[in-house]
Amino acid sequence: MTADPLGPPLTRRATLSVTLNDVASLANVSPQTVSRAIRNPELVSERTVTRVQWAISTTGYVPNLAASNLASNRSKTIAAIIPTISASVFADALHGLDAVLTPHGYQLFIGATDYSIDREEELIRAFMGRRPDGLFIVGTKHTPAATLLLRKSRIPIVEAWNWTDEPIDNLVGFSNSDAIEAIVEYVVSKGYKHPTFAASLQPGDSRALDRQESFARTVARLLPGEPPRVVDSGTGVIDMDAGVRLLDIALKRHPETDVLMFASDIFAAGALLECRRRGISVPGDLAITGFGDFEISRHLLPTLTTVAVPNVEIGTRAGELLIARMSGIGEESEMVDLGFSVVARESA
Amino acid sequence: MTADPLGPPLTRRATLSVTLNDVASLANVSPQTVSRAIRNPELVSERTVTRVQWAISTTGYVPNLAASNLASNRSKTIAAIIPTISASVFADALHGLDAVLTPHGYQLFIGATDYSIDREEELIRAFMGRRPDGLFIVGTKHTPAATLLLRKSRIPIVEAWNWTDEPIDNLVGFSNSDAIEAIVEYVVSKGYKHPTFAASLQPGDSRALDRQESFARTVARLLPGEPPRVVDSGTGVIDMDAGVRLLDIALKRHPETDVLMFASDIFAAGALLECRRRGISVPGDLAITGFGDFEISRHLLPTLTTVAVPNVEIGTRAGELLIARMSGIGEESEMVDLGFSVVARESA
DNA sequence: GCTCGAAATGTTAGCGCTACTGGTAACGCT
DNA sequence: AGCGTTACCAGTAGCGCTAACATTTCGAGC
Repeated sequence: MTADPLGPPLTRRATLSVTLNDVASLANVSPQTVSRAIRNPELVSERTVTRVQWAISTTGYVPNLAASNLASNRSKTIAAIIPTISASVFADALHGLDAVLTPHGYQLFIGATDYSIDREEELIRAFMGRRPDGLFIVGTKHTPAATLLLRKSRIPIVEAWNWTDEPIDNLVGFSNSDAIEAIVEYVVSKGYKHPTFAASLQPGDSRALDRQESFARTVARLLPGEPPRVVDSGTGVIDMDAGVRLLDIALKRHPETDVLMFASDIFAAGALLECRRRGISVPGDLAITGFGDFEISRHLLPTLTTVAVPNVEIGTRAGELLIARMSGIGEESEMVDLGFSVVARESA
Repeated sequence: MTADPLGPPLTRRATLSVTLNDVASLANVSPQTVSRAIRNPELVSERTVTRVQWAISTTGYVPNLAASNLASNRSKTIAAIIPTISASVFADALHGLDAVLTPHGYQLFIGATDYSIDREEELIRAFMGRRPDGLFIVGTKHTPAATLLLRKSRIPIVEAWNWTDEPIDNLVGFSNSDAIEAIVEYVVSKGYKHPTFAASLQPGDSRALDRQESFARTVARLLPGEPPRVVDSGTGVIDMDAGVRLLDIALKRHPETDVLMFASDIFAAGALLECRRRGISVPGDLAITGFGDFEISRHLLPTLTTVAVPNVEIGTRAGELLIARMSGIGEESEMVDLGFSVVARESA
């Protein structure tokens, strides 16, 4: 028996949900017209748009963007790759990015590398499978394979935060080295002679490395003969506990320190509060500086001298660049230096 | 002339990128075998897998997940809807969620509602178009239309943070009202008689409202005759400046206050630092409590009495629930109460 | 009424992938 | 030899949508 007595073969399992065709037949128009009524209503007569909208709401239709993506080759999606979600600086940047993209109908895919460029490469690979229309990525140091993937991708890319002279495409950021240089210059101008830099260097965090090297260079230039004192908690964790630990190490190893310069306000805040607890007067016995100008810094007692960095603006500028490129307005890669500013307060 | 002298009509613009078919013909197997070699290598002979992998890397093939999604009706995507990205509590939860999902190959779509349930509905609608395999959403209060969309979605959903007796599907959180009740009980047990609650109530933030109502109930129960003093900065912004403002209002309007109970550690930290600046002794002149047990709270001087809340764990538990449901293990909706704990420190 | 061009709508053919079905080679068993 | 079983692979038919082209409708102008 080759004939099939059981009727037509089972079709594959469909999604069971309302499709464009259902809407079209209810509205008595072609599927194409429904598609147009949704995406370019100005091309469709008002009467038809109304009828289609009625059909959409009575059926509860929700367009399947995967199908749209496949057919149109545009995903209305932006991939964002950051070191970690739970660091406020990156969260702020994402917030800025999201605020710019949302009105244009773009949605954000977010991935965290945990400061590993290998993990970053994996993420890029996975994200490319979703065919984003644009990509935002923190940092300019990638694996060779990742760089290649990005170059070949033919989508607009914004590298953010770090400065470099050879971005893959667009760049939005500021110079970490210049920022450190500026605050070292500031403390030296205030008469401090024995600065110590305190950071938590984690393999892969090139921004932290930049800052440390810049510190050494600037000290060598401004305070000849002075050794470039650096303390490092080594774990890569950025929290107040680490700040306390760094304070301990610095006091023990470099008791001559007159200004302790932290690579993050978080460290500085932890250390400053600990100083008060121990009765170390700030800036009398020891001056302290931070980096980032977090909100806490202007509330601390004494208020914290630090460097303000344009977190949110990095996100918004990046978003604007992406939007411009995706709508075909800008063609050229841009490099945007958003700068920084030394915020002189009481702690140094 | 109806015949076309220009040769075959232009075909639609293809993606120009390497497809499964290219890989298949290079490896001399069928497209289906390539697909299997990627997703279920154990079904394919070792020799073939090797050949396919070679073909993939020489062509630089990156699978198009939109096509995969369309064909398989699974997106390997989770939608996460939170009030705002730049609040550390939600960032922590996302971090936990991401950590659980990544190893299973799921990617996170993130959207911020800015505490508006109308914006939330829009977001849900937009996200449903991507056909996520699961959804994580902060809060249990939604618009009727949003609730309907979620119920009809036929994907596992986790509502988080708030407690409710009627979740849409799964629930992971703790009771805000119980937490406030507990810390009010704590301060009353410590002998304080005139508590004032300080919050920043923003329309739509039902969690804040829960806390405030719970405060009033508990005061009425434990301190009969005592009015439920509440101050509200009204802006909805949660930062240290707002904490200072709340302190001002409370001191002016309710000078009899002996313990000022803030709805967030952020407020409490701002107020506590301001007290020291003004020479108000804490807890001598005024006791202070917070909510959230942020890192700063144990570093402040005096350390802050507060309520610890399981931010990261909310994310991880939600992720585990989603994974279980998506792999078809669990069928039942679950309600997970992660609890909280009063952290007694020096400030009250 | 007729022509003509613009506006509105319809038709066709995929986008790149996977579910499903079925086929073939290799091997063991009676 | 004949049969069934297992392991592997190929062919086919879409998933739901949109690009590209084709066709119809309609109003303006003569």
